[in-house]
Amino acid sequence: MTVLRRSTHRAPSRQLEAAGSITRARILAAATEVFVRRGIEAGTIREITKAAGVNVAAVNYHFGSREALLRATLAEVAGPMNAARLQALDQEARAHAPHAPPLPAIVDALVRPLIETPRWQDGTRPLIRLIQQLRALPHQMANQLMAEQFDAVAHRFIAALHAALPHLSRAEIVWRYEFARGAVVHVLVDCDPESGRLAALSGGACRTGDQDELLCQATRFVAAGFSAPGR
Amino acid sequence: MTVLRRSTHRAPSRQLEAAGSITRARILAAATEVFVRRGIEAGTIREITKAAGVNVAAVNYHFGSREALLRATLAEVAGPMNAARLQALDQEARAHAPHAPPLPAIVDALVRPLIETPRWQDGTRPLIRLIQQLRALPHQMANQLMAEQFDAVAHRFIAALHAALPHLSRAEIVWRYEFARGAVVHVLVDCDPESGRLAALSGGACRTGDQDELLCQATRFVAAGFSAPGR
DNA sequence: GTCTATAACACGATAGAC
DNA sequence: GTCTATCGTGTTATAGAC
Repeated sequence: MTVLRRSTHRAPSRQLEAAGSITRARILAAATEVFVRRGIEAGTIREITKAAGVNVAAVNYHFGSREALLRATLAEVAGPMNAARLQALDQEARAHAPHAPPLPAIVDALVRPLIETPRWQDGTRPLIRLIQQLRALPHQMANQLMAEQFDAVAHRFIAALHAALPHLSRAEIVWRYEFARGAVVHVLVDCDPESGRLAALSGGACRTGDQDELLCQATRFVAAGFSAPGR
Repeated sequence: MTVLRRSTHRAPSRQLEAAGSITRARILAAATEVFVRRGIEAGTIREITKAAGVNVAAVNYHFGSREALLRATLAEVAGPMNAARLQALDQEARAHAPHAPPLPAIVDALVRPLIETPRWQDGTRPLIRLIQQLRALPHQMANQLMAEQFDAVAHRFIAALHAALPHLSRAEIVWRYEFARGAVVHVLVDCDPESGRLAALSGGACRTGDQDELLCQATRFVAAGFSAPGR
């Protein structure tokens, strides 16, 4: 709840975002844990500060509000993954210059960093859980947070895909880009120990903990989808 | 929030689930509206009863608890869609007997009812929004609600797909079944007016309100993914 | 069956001492 | 920078009148 609650927060009067504080770092780590395990809406400032071993008032002192803390949490988790994607795409572009990178290289640059995003000991990928939750929340704020983190990368990849598949219209590229993202994120959620859906449906036949298997299955499905005939 | 809140509900002592009540029906309709627009966690009993024009206490009288109301809401929205899927699959099975239905027929039976699920005037598909939210909630209850509604259908379709694609292992069928579901649900969320992400990414080039276009794009991507070479 | 009123509790944010 | 205490507001669920 209460992401939506009419905030009574007026104007953050102290120095916010001073990234040096040890307390700040502890809050950020605890917030990731709580938002993932308990849910973005259900996780409370009180839980977070308790898990971080700091005072209840510290969140508002260091971040200004619960929403600003959520934004910082997402940036910390999604930033490195998107940077890895862009770096991989750039590398492929250099390797194939002056030609455009071929489809399999682009798909790998898009999918691999998502699958190889850090996992906790139990196999949970915190980034995946945050993405899934933010996409489901019917708040404009959630859409905005996602756009802040992912739009730049999306446009880069759509351009690269358009160059690799020039026979498809831009609209068809975008359709398939989102089909591809959905397929991979959905299955990563299913692979999460919290869900276990893929293991349940397959009677344990899908090795959901095997990253190589997952990457192999995902790239094959996605590349085939992109390679479907156009209109 | 408070789906998780430790409930103090003891034992529903009056007749629950007596489906005849007019009040009950009004609550159910209002609950769908509120859970979709405001979110499953954020939507409160007070909002629902206010929208339904009934008393606050009526939810606990007719359903027993907030969670039971959510279960009834999902069943009402997801039930007809899954029935349509099974009916379509049965029809294809009869049409192709004694052979197994071919891949395109199965994909159509799987995807079309999801896309043609009822929409509100603004284009929102309530079922899609409920699915997306339930998949994101980190509660065991949410997983259970999804399994109750979708597991039977999943097993039917996986069996049909296995018959149509006998060169693939059962594990590979399940991987691709979930890739397919994820691709379609993800894009349907993007087509929702609340999100608008597909329209934004494509600069308006994707006609997200055109059901025929959506079905065409989805079945092409999904069928190609299933047709990818096996291991 | 439907209402009002309330119990019992949780929340985010902040004032103000240290 | 960190604490305690508190304000104002929200929640589910239920007791008891009608």
